[in-house]
Amino acid sequence: MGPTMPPSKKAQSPSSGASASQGMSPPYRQGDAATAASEAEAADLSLSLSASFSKAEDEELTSLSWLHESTDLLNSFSHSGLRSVSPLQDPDGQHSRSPSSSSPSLEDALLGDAHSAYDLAAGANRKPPYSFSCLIFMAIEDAPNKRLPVKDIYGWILEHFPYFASAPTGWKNSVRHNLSLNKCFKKVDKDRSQSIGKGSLWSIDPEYRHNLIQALKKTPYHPYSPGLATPSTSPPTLPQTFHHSPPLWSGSPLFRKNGGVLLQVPRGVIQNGARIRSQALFPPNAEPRWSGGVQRATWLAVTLSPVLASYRSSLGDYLSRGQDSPSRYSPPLCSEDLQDDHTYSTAKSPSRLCSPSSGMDDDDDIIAVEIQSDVKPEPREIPLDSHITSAAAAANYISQQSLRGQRRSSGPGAGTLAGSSLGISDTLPLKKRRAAAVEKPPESDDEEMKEAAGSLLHLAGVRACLNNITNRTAKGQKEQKEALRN
DNA sequence: GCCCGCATAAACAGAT
DNA sequence: CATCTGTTTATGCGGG
Repeated sequence: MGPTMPPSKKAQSPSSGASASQGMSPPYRQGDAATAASEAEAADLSLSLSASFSKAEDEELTSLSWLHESTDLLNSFSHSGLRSVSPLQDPDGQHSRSPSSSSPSLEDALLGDAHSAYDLAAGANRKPPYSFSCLIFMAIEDAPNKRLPVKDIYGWILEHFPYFASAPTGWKNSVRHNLSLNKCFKKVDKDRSQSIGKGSLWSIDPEYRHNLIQALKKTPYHPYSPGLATPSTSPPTLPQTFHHSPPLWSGSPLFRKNGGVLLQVPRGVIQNGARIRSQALFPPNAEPRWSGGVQRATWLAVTLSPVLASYRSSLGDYLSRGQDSPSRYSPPLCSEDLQDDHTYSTAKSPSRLCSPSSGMDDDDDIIAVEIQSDVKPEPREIPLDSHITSAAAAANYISQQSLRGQRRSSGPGAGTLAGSSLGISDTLPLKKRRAAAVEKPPESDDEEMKEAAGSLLHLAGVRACLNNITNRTAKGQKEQKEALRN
């Protein structure tokens, strides 16, 4: 870590422009020559994914294998001709660029910009959006034996979040505090043949692993959120302090080394992706209001792959349940409030970021967030083609099916790591809480369904966005011609 | 205003 | 003895 880190993947990409490093929000358009091709390929994306899902299921591929599958798909998708344009405008609508300037490909955007996006988030002097619980969880999950001494947990955090290198040392206290207080973590008897010095090894309590995953799911991955992005007063330089992949990004070493463990719960990552500032969902009109600049491609990179995973299951459910066909889908609202940079708890509630859909509980809200596709303060309708319609219909159907059976307890829910989420009072002494800890209620099928639905809606949003890219491109070209005429 | 989740600080004890 | 580790308590903040 530190300034001697190798350049990010993006920097190695020849065609990746300065978009990511500038923290801007480049609208994406299709290359002139590739417009038709990209449109066609985009239209086939969901079908390809479906085939991949079927294959994955047929062959009982591991989640890691499926990650490779989806990665290939993404690569193909990124070659479909969709190209990201350089930012036409900065968040203030100034510094217009010529559309004919060198445009980084979507692939670059997907792979490189996402990388750099995370560089911005984690490499800069910004607190990571993850809670300590999540950080510890990721650290332990990243360990070969799924257990780490506290010292190595420190090391992992430092390695992946250089912010802490310069942060006050209190964070280590917080780590220890979390390890002790959070029953999701438990000490493991040291292997006598292993001398690790002081202390014990820490591992994830399988009983509560789900809780941690839920917590991760509720953590927004929004590297370009205004709260995380480089302050506007800072020069738009690419931070060089971080070269690792985001832990929740599908290309992360965490995933690779971990055998795709976290991908076994891909919907969580989906929600993370969705909780990139919702503007990340290809704002159709891309009003330059996102001061931090949310890279659409970043959203894709961190979202689309896991979306595929969940889409796989969603599709099966959908196909087995039939469909109805709403012709339009109105994305929910989203507020513009910035992420508070003060704490790690940036994702306490999705409703803080986006207007909740009426009558929806927390999990429903997640779905609502996932289908964010616009930053406009007013609802807008996005025309959907048949693909999107089907996907959205499926998702809506699944979601409604879930809602019928899930009108029970709301509240903090699964993301809560403290004992209260399990009905164990936090006010009890730790030991008592641990003693009183009861088995975690199994995850309901309804929740699975709802989250799958959310993923499907998300995918529908992708398609919608792709369509809007097309529209936007056409519009931009038209405007460009007019400008030339004048 | 209360509760919850989280971060942070601090005190303290035990282990190395 | 110093440092590290682990536990516990207290406090503050933001949000529901």
